[in-house]
Amino acid sequence: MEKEKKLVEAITPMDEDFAKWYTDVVLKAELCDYSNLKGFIIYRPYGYAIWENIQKFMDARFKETGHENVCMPLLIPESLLQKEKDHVAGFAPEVAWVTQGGSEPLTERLCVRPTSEVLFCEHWAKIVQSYKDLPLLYNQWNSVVRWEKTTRPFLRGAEFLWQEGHTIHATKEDAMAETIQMLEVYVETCEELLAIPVIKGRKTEKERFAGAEATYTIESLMHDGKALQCGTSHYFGDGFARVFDIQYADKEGKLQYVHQTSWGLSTRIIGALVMVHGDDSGLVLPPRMAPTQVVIIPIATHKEGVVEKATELKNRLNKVARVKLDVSDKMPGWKFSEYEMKGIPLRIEIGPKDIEKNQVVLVRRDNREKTVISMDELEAKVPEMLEAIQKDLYDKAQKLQTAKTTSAQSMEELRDILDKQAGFVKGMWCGDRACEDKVKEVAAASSRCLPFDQEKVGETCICCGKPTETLVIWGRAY
RNA sequence: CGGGGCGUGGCUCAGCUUGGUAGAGCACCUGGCUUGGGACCAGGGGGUCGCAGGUUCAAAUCCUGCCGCUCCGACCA
Repeated sequence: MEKEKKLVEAITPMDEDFAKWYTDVVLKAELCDYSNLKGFIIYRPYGYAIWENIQKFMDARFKETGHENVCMPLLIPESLLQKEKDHVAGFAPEVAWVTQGGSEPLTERLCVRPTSEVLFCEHWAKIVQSYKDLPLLYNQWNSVVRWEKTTRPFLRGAEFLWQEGHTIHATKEDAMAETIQMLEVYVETCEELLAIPVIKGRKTEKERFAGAEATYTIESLMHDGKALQCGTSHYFGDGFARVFDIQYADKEGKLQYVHQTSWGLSTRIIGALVMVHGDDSGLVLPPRMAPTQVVIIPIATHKEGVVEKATELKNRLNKVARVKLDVSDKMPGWKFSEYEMKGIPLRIEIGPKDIEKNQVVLVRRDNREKTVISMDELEAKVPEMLEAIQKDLYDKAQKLQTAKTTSAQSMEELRDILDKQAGFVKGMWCGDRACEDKVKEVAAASSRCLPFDQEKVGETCICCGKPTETLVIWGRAY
């Protein structure tokens, strides 16, 4: 370890500079690269493969729950965007505009979609007639543009990849059930696939989506104690339906407005993945979503039989895992570091000594634990160990979250806690926007959510001292 | 959008103060040798010095503007 001096393009240690560490990891693990336009990143093959695995998992669940994929236009006429005033007010500051087509100025500006609510609304108004047409359960995989001032790879880009689900329902109850159902799909994606424990809750009025009646969120905690919103699901009521006149005839033939939802999860989750599981050697990927789960490193490739044996192992393992064999003439130590940087969950070393003893060496990425097993038990042990890593990563993240979750009785206490150690802080809140603003001002913390699992950590609002029953999770967020 | 730092082969940087033939290490290519935590030897290729103007006989170096990255604040997925 110590001789990784100047020869090695080292990653900045987390404790030294977390932000630098993050940037080093995403670049050196080859997840992305900067383009020559601020805020627009290049998703490199490895980074995109991660996104594809997340897509695959979620898309299957969207289909299982009855959703259909569609594709809406990239550009939105200004007049259309401006129909819903809360919505446009929320997005206006970060919209990119197209003002010219070819060499001719346009008569109306076109907005590059920051999200597609209005496009869906306009379309639905045309096609919905009867209660028999409902519900419509749509999703689209695309990218959106929001002209952000401060950008960071994955965490905040001017353009980012995501999915946006949009649905309309006959009743309020159906729409609300959909909102929660899709939030649960996000929970499953984070916890089952990505091994990221999350807290489910509702956003305060201040934090909710522009134009929504209610926004639900899942929040996770990064290694530096900052919170990150992993996905949101919105209930719109019939607000947009009234503006866009989306009506259907019910069984009695009476016209009714539809009830609407939307929900999104973006490539920002890749940032979460990096910051939840990564360490000073680089990325650490949960096996279930890792593009490559096992890398085989042959030792002394020039010796007879080594490459052949390694290839044989790869062919056998192909049936139970996603495997890569590296026969390049790089030094073994170089390969170890390289694949650790890329977070590949399990490494297999196979050299002349192992072949002699009919064994292989397995090394876990998450804890570097070495295990020597007989070659005969390869197909049995490898998937077992991958699942163990998956579980351990989740448990470790859960432990960190628990350790960094505290509670406060006052704004001052909240501030002192966060100044000392960032994390989730539970604190009671009266429900008043003014108090939320004050907390932001005094403690530099935002309300992450009103968790579904409510509890009483105090009797009174941490700001104004009024008696209250409502618990908020506070934190400093990305 | 305000404040700081930075921009020179693919990467990390030196050179800039005091203008005068573009450098090093790593990476890359060829050959040899080596392989259980980022080897070694020999030979080789590669740079409009972020972009655009200006000053000058002469600009990586001085001046102006712009672009980008990054960190810290305000705004947001």
